[in-house]
Amino acid sequence: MSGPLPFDPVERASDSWAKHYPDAGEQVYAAMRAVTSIMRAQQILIAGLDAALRPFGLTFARYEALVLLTFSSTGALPLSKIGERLQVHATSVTNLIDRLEASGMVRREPNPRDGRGTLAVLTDEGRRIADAATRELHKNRFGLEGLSAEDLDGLFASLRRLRVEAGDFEV
Amino acid sequence: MSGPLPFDPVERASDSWAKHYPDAGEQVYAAMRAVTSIMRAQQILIAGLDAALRPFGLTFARYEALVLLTFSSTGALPLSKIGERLQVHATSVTNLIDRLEASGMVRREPNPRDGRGTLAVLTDEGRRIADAATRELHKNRFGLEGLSAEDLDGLFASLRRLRVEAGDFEV
DNA sequence: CCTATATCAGCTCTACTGATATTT
DNA sequence: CAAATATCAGTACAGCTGATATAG
Repeated sequence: MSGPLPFDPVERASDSWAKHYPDAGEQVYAAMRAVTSIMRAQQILIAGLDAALRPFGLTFARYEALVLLTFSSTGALPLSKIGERLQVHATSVTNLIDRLEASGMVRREPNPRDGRGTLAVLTDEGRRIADAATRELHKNRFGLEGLSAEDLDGLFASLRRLRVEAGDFEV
Repeated sequence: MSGPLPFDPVERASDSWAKHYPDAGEQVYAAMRAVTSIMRAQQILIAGLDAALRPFGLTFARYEALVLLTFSSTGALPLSKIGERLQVHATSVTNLIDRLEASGMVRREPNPRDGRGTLAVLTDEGRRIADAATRELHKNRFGLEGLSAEDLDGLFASLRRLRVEAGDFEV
């Protein structure tokens, strides 16, 4: 593919924005830089994470669900709880658990406390793979090894405000 | 769907991480918080942007390509240049331009300077829609109206380092 | 001859809508 | 009965691989 550009494409776009929309204001240009940076960062990170997880038969989305199960005391969670914690739709949870079940990392069981519900239950194989995958992702800090502690904490703090405003959780 | 959680799911996950991987180190937990925050932020933002752009017959990806065209002096760019600037694969550019062409916002022309190449040429309708869509997105600063100037600049600066490390461009 | 441009077929994955059976 | 849980069918989209035709 083509090599690195000799300039920052986000900065270049910001300059064009200021030229074509001179009345928008600096806050709008700053927001444009931030939103395009977040989009590109997500793309870079997901590509790296999915590549690292492929040998384990996982994607990052499946890995997140699997790890959530390893963190529960019984290794089992209702599908509804998984969707709530990972902030994904019920249909997406069904899809994620379908795939984890197909690869033998999870099995479904009826929820004994709620006849409507289903539990995703971690298998021994699932726990083994989750641990191995986690050790692998720790090696380069999920793809963020190049960032300082200040960068990481700043990202978390700023994006936390965004998540609060979006209604993910209450302060 | 279900309402807001009474706690921050990212913070909760970070606590679980520290408990189950006590030897990983604070930098790893900070990276985990940052990476999951970026993933969730991207999901929140893209949902808001796509919803705002739907009335214009655009997705954010198509909008980015369209705006890039409005910023070029002639309203036309080789497809290769579009892919380079937006950091997307050649096949994705073909797909984006296919859709913009189908909705009459862009037309294809052979590149007079390179017989191998194709130009995406902005139509009058495309320029009109791009401007209207931009005015709409400016209203809430692309979904980031809740963040301060410091938040926005910090996000850009930190994620810029990530993009440099990924080889997007050279410093 | 090798490289670059663009397209095409085909695949994976996530996200979403709308409908449905079951249970609380 | 109304609400919650989970599933299913179907759609849209982005991202990628591998192959191909054309031209520099």
